[in-house]
Amino acid sequence: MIRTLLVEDQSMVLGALAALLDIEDDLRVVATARDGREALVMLEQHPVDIVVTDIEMPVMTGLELCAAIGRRHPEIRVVVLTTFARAGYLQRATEAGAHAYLLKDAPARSLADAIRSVRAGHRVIDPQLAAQARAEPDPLTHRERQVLRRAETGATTDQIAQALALSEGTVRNYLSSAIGKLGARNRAEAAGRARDKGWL
Amino acid sequence: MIRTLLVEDQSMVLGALAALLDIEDDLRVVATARDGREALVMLEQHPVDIVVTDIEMPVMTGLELCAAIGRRHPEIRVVVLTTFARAGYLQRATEAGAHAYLLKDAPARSLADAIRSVRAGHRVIDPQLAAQARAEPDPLTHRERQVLRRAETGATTDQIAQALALSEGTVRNYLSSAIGKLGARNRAEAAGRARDKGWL
DNA sequence: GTCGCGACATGACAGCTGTCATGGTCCGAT
DNA sequence: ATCGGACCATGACAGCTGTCATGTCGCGAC
Repeated sequence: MIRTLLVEDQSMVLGALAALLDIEDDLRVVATARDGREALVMLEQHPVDIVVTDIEMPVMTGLELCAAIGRRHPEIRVVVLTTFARAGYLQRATEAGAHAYLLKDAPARSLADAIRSVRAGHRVIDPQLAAQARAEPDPLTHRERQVLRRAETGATTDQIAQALALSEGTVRNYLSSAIGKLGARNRAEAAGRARDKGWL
Repeated sequence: MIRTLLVEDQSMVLGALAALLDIEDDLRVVATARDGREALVMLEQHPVDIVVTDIEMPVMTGLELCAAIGRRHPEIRVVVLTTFARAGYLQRATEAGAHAYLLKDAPARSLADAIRSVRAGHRVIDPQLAAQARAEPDPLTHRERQVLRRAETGATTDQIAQALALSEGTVRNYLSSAIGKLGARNRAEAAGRARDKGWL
């Protein structure tokens, strides 16, 4: 019996995924959580073999949870289940120690299959996405990412400068560099491309 | 036995929702579809009482599907199931003839409950979201929405002008007007606010 | 010790953005 | 017939954006 913790911030999707897995004879959803922090609490209370987690959640993201599990419960394996086929997310999931990276776009039965594979010691990662992640590493520096993230929301260069304790000219330099690296024509386009690739 | 068609572009979520509903004795998922167009084909082949549909799907959105069902199958009732608590989406769902507007953030069992309520002739819409939709109608004109949508992707005013067969000055006027209506400081912020409210 | 990169900064300049004033046309409501 | 709003346009101007040159500092690799 593979004991599984499900982590997903949308209650209905969480309940539905639990219903999907409960159909399987050899799998049992022993607990659920709506964010990474709640998940860590559940792990203190329930013996678990596999954690299935979404990425984008409030309080604590799935990737932060994955890293924390790697530190505190190295015997537990993590399946990341997300909407986004983004190489950058896969890079970060892999770095965080994930054993599988699954898309919600995959057939329903692939979730149970992936859980069994991971339990048996395999990694489950789409080879095409893995190749893309290798072919195109994140070109942004830490600061470029930070200023681009704020620019994406419409913050002006002056606002970004104040928020990050930088001069306005420095912010413009970072933005200009990021725009160039992404082959964009302005900050909006650059942010869109970075987000699409999971670099933001 | 309430016969239900499920429409959702993510296969795994589709399968999970089907598993969730199949637990109920009085509900049956008679077909599934991954976009609006496929759904209409299913409706020609299966007698259905209720359609449960996501909004954001390729090929044909859930709202377009809803409008088409209202025209072609007025006896079928539509439950919109979405991630977004956006008053603008609710407005458009209501205009398209939806009988329920549910969030994926609601408890899992509320989906079956909503299907039963709608089957019994009731509407299921969060009163708070409904009030918000009434209190804050979409302030954007059609053209303002069009130029803002393109600006959101990083298109320059010149590009938008060419794409929409307008002069650049006209585009700037529309953008400026939209920015003012949304109380934003630039196009990026305006687009973010409009999108958050479901007006884009 | 040297080199390269990231981080940070200043300054200059061209071009884009956003605002504003002004004005015309079309169409539906009154 | 009149009015108001949406749509469309031109022009002027202030300020923001993006590029580029130049430079310093810290740090890790060699």
